[in-house]
Amino acid sequence: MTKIDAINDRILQELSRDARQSNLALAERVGLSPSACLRRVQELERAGVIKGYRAVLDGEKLGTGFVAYVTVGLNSHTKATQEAFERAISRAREVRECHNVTGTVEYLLRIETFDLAGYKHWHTEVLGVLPQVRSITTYVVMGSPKDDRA
Amino acid sequence: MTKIDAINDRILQELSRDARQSNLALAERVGLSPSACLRRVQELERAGVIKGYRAVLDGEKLGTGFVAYVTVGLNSHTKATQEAFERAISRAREVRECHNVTGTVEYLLRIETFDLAGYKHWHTEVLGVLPQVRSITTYVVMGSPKDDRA
DNA sequence: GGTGAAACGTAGGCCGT
DNA sequence: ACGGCCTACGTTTCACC
Repeated sequence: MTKIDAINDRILQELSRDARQSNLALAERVGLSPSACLRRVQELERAGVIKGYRAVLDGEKLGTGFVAYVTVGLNSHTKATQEAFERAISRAREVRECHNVTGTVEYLLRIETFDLAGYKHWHTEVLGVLPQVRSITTYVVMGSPKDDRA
Repeated sequence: MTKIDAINDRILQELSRDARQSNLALAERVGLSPSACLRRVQELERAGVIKGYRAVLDGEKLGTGFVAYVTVGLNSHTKATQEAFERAISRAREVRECHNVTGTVEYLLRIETFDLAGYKHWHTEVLGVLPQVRSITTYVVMGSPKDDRA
């Protein structure tokens, strides 16, 4: 397992902020020579600490202006029921995240669609037809005062 | 506003998948010369369609093995109350996302800590002391069968 | 949108600590 | 085992077509 010392911590912090900065700039920021810095980055990638690099897009400029979180309760807690639900949900493009949680419901989903009509369609035509679903509660996102992933 | 034609769509799709692939590889994938491709990427950045580039880290390898979603209800819906709450929440490192939602509660938060003890500390010492908070419901994440951001 | 060439960055061998 | 130096190679970037 790769050791996360102070320098690796700074590297990860910097790459989380801007994954496309050059290795030269990164090396200077963390106080290392370029080659030493590159070796550390490669080791972090190899070890799986860095899982990848992604562009962050502005959903509002791209037709995913509607965001909602939806809690879903199932009518059975068997493995088969959960797997069937997860399979169905994986196929839906609108579902960006699906978390299996403890509490009064089994799942918390993040849904992104073009608008409310798009959400309604997903809600009734996709989620509504799944036989495993017992309860649905929608929380429409009006704003995100803090979002470290955006 | 920048037009999202078929090629820009492919560019965004590719950069979402791997933000660090070379412009040469990207150009070939979208069927453009490197210079034309670079101009499009730069324009997408300038227009704010691409908001930035981030490394995706493996939380389990880094001491944020505990993830929970928390719904928070406030005891007043005034602007001042909301702003005070949002200011307090912004300062907390454990809060990775804060969404203002419709429904029976006002906020949905994503919390990441080292372990359950770390969560308990945040729950009682940070969230518990805010005077604006009326209700708290915790949904501990046991797994994420789908997470497009990870 | 494509071409070409200069500027720049990457990546890996090598040596010192 | 880890960091710094050097250099060949690849990539980015931009003026020009």
